[in-house]
Amino acid sequence: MTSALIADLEWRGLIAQTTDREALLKDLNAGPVTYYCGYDPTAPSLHVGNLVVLSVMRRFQLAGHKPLPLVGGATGLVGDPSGRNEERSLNDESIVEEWVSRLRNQISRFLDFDSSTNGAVMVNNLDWTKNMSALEFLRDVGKYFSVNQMLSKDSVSSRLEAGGISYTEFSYQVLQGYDFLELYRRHNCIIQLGGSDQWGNIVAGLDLIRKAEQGSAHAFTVPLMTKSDGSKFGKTASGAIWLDADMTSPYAFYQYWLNTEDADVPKFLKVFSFKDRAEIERLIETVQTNPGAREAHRELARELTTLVHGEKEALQAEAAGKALFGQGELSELDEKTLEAALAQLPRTTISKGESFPTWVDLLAATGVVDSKSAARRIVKENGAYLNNVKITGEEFAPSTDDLLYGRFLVLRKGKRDLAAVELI
RNA sequence: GGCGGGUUGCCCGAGCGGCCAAUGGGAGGGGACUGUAAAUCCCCCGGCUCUGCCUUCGAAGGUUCAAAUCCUUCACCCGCCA
Repeated sequence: MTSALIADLEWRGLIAQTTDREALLKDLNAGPVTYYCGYDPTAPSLHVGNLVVLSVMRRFQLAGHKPLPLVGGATGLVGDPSGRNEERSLNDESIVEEWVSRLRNQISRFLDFDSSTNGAVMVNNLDWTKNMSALEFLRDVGKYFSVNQMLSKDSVSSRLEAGGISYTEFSYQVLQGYDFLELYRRHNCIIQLGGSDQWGNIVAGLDLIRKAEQGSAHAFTVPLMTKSDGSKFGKTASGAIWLDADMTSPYAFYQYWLNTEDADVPKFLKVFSFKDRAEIERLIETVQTNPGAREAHRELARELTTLVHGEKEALQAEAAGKALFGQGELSELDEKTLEAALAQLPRTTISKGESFPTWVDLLAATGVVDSKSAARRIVKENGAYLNNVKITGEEFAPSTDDLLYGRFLVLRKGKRDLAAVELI
């Protein structure tokens, strides 16, 4: 028995592990099923690392199944020990609440909530845990869990070796297991998706469903994304690439994908792109036949930026990149294009009438570098540009003549790090 | 509870009274080569009002002309014994 969805996911390298594959296929082929995937509010935004599972969630929905995206209003208060070698510090309830609502918006972009047949339903595990008493929890849920099994979970045993784990985090798998049971009861949800590090937590839910309801459900995990050079996917020097436009601008987001190493492009296309197999294979070929054009990189960047930030933002990000990296003179850009491009960059302002600060001070003010020393170093090392023209001398300061359209300056550090200055 | 070892810059890790803003590696940054790629090579890599000054070596005190280095107390980690 086969399923087009599973076959496609397999080809894309998106299946790390599943429970009984035959049973899973049988259920998927029998008609639309309900599945869920949870996100804990551990930060104000999701990041590109979360994109892998988010896109798989989307693929399941496109195949006709019904998604229950879950935000961990409760689990976020407790802290998942998976993949961590030390205890998390607890976040304030009000902060977690705020993060929950942000996550909700971000997740929403990937799913269709309006379909009458398989529209997504957002759930929050705080809804069924908030009013539960500790005694209820211990008697109704805890009783089904064997400490022996809990201890053998990777997330727990590795922590025991690494120095210990609190009772709070130890209990995490019980909470997540209970989520699955609750969704099984309320929505007949029978599949949980997650990253491969979630296997133990997902299985905890399957066991609970079996014991409490004599029901059967499935676990589906997605591989951890890696890069060919061994560095961590989704991180840059300046930190994670966030999905929140205020934390990572659409321009920076677009640039992140555009700068993907050639070696990673085929994998990224398969994992992230919703184009069909033939088109992806064609794009992969262009990386071989005409690498300089970077057509595949552009497609990847455009598609993902559109998905995460919307078409308008994506087009702007793309246009900004083209404008700022173009061979032509910056002054040849029309004012509107320039303004739109600069709006996406880290920026600082200077007031009319004030004397111009030095290039070093301006760059430091945009936040592109951490200190003035760093900015000075850039000048010393010949990586400092004003309006795409190299400048020398730490004391160099722009003048009125350098202003584009009387109000803009474009600072560049090195080959591709841009920042904007506006006179106001 | 006892004995011993440890805590150094983003990470790992040398230093064990002055020559220490502190060896080395990794990460990161700039340059060259390119394609806003990778690999490679060269350079840089605490901060500042920058030929000098200021702040760092778990925390707080102390000894000394001088401490990351010695002493005291505290915190945390890791071994061995109970």
